[in-house]
Amino acid sequence: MGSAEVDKHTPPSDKHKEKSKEKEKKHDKEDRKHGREDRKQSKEDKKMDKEEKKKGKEKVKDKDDKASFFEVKNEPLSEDDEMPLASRSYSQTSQDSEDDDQPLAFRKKVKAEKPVKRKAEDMAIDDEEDYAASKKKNKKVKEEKKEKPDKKQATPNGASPTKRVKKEKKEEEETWKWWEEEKHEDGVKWKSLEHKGPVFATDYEPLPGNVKFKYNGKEMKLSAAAEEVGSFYAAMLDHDYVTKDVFNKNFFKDWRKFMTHSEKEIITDLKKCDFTHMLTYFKAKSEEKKNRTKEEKQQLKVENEEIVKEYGWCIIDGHKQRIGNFKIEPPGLFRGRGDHPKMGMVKRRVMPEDVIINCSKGTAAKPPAGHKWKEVRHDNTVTWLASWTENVQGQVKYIMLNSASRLKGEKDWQKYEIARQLKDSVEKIRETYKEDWKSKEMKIRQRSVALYFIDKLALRAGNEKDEDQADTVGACSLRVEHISLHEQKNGKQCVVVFDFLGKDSIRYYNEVPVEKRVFKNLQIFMENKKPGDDLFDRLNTTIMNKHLNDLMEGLTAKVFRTFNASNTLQEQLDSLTDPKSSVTEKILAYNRANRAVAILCNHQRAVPKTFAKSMENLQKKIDSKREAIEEAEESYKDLKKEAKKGGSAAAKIAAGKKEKQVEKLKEQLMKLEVQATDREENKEIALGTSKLNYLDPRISVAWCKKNNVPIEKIYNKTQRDKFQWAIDMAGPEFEF
DNA sequence: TTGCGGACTTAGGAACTTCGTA
DNA sequence: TACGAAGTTCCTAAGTCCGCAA
Repeated sequence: MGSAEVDKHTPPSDKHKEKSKEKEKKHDKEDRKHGREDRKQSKEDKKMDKEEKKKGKEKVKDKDDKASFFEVKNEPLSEDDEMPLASRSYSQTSQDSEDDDQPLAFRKKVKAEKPVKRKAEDMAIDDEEDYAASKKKNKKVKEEKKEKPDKKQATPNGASPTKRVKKEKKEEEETWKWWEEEKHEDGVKWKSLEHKGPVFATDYEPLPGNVKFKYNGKEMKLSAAAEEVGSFYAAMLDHDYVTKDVFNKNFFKDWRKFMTHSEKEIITDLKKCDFTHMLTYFKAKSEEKKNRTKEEKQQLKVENEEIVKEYGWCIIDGHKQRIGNFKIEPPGLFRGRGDHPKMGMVKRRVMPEDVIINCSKGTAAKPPAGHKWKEVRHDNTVTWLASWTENVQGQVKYIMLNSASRLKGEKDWQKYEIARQLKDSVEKIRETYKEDWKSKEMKIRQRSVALYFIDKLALRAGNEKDEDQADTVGACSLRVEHISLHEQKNGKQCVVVFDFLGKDSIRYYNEVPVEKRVFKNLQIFMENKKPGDDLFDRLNTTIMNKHLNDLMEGLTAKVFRTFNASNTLQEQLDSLTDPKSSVTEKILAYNRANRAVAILCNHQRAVPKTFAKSMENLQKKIDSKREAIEEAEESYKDLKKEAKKGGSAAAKIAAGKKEKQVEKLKEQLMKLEVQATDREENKEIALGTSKLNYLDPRISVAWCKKNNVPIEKIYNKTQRDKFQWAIDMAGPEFEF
């Protein structure tokens, strides 16, 4: 393909395509070389085959019978398969049957402006019918419950009947055993859904007259709109964000859109803006808030509870369920993470006219007075109750149910079931991708190496990203600059050093010894590429997931993370738990197992600001506890002597008491030491994410039951609510 | 067939609440 | 009772993945 032709498709301003063009030329060379390289490689492969066979005959023993399970497609390898796309006619693009093997960079796009679209849906089943059906079912469930009175519900304390009814009602909400009920048919998420709509952000309250904004040293009264947006910035003055150029630039550009004509003429430079008075005012207000009296705080709490009572719940299929986020996001400045090109842009106020309500027919909540909903929809194939499109990134935002709800719980349960299924197939899948390391097709080799990373390192899939998002990557989108290869490093061979930013721009750094064949493949993938080029130029997540789904129904890249996380927890718990140890020690073992998973999944957190100080305090406590033990032991010795000398009964009692005190102090010291170890090991690791999203709760529940550890020690109230299904169904014998 | 957008899960930090100790 | 630390909840950005329209 001539470059002139490329130019036709490549506006000079388009960075991606520019990059692609370079890649294209490079691939041309590269792939011609790959042709040679592949031949060279087959020799190399044979050599490695021999080595492998020597090393682990028993490992491959059952390979033959497994091979049929996940058959590698025996595609005839046409010359074109290995031919760089760049050397084919580019204009045919998608029509090209060989497009599969095209360096995928060509397909990258810069997001086009979204047209306003609307699905006309009306899929909800007739309300009356639904309600009748679901009520009938619920009645049955309730009756069953009546027969088996809950121990907790017995109120010997003589609670008033209304109180008791309330409590019973609450119990019922908490114990809807949806996991014992029949599932909805495929695609149907609910039969009836009723809610009060979202809560909107409070209106802007203009600043008091004495709070001044200054421009170029002079006081200036801002229009309401300009003041509101300016105050978003003022409130963030102490934050790291305002030290970033992109943030300031984006804010200022957007802020000007809210200014009057004359304000625009005057305010032309952000550096000349003085928001400090505004910030002082906000700080004083928040201080005021902190210093409210007990009564005021109580009053506020009651008011909030009222709001939750009215808007925080919905009735779905006849059951009352908590809504996760019933408040519409308030306006403010966009806080993109990492180097997000849109940070600082104004997130505008969402109005009822922006909001789509989803519910059963005839049950739509009224919009706030004087307003209309954008639309009322009755789509029971989705789980959201309301949605709107946010202005900064054009994404749809949703109001959805709480994680303790059936809708979320059922999905969660299903997720872990698929992960358990993978456990049964993973060995065969591993064999398959190891075979694929030798494939003649570059695309298959790349896929198999990427899958190896996903499996071994629990990397995320790595979807392609637009230019207007932070530059982060996952397995499929790794670039050459993100890895370095070392034949030898720290006494280990074939080491790959990963260094890239993953989700939320969290750094992933890992030095990993890999199999020789992977190492060789990586060398090939990197040949003649620039640091900014895709490592796997013939791969994306769609290709990967398509392949995975062929290997096992429902399998996607994400499942490996869930599987590896849960499997690690199970293994770690099995090896770290000493049945004879104390509950405190068992919990330390659990946290260590949890930590192993968090490390695997790279769940990091910033070191808490107060960490050093709190460690220091803890150390002081430990020291003084040691001193106390020494003293107690001394006096115990004396008392024992006295008692032995033929002391009084009182002396003997005193000695006995002291002995117990020493024991108690020692136990307290042990707890403090365990706490210190735990805290130190946890400094930069976030345990919550894996606990909430990756660890099959049945493993934890079974472990608690088996080891007599109260579940409250592992899961707090919210977590117990979320995992109620697992707590109910998993016995001590459960194995992931 | 594929690019795109919608739906949903996963994520870390901020804000708020509770707990423990002096 | 006050204060700081720890624990919990809230918030919303940033991922994954799938289905549908062009």
